[in-house]
Amino acid sequence: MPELPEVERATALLRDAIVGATLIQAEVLHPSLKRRLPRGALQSLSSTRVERVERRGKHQLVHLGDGRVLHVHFRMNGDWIFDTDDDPLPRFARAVFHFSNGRRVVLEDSRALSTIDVHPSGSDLSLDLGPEPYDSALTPSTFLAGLRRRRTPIKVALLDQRIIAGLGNIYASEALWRAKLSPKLIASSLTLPQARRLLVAIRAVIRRATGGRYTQSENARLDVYDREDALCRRCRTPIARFVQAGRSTYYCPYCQGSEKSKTLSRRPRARRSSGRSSQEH
DNA sequence: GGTCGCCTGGTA
DNA sequence: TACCAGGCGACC
Repeated sequence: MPELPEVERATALLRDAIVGATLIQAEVLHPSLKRRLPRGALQSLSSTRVERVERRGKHQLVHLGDGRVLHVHFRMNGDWIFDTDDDPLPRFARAVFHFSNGRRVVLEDSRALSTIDVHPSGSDLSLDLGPEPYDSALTPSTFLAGLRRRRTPIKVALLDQRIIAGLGNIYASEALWRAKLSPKLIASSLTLPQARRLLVAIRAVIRRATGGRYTQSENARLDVYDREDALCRRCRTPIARFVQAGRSTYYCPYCQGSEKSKTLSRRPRARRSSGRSSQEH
């Protein structure tokens, strides 16, 4: 459940469940996590109190009373299950945390790609992340400045967490569709109006998904992702799929522009009308 | 820059 | 049985 809105939700639930509680015992069940977390490190977590829980991009940081930080990343499939010791373990339980308040927090992850690390007290957690989508310091011009340095297609640049933290493969396609920009556009060739449009679209896509998982819930309906050959909701052109940097990209070949003139880092042609003008933060 | 590996499950 | 998958770091 990996994009920002889902991680935000998971972090909030985690915060509610464990802040102020003491970690009684931590165990990891999957070999890849055991490789990552030596037994001593795990045992040393016992009896530590949870001071606060923080999200940065798609990372979750659990700050412990002794200054150490439990650092969790869900990658593709991770999620928290909140239950108690009386419950049977979920099928794909990969790590289990028992707390003094009776809560049990289980990392469930069918693909077992999630990571957990323990950072020593005082270590600097430079996660190398760009601004959050709603960061007020992120403006069309700072966004554009970030893009200017990148010669990759814009879709690939959007997945780079150093430009904006939290966007993933689904919302990158969704935001580009909403902004009517070709995923093949070279990032450094965007104009300021295009960057503005894209930023508005990113925020709209994130906000629409907030609180809901995008595989469900009406407000999180997807417009292009996983809709190959289905008709574009704007212009009824079949949605196309292709691969960029090893990941599927979905887009409307018609209303997301003719790639040719724009991808060869030439000046884009006159803009289409941007259609939408909802408030942004 | 692009590709691969990490892991395993769901689906065609 | 083969392919695909919401991420990301290591590698060329």
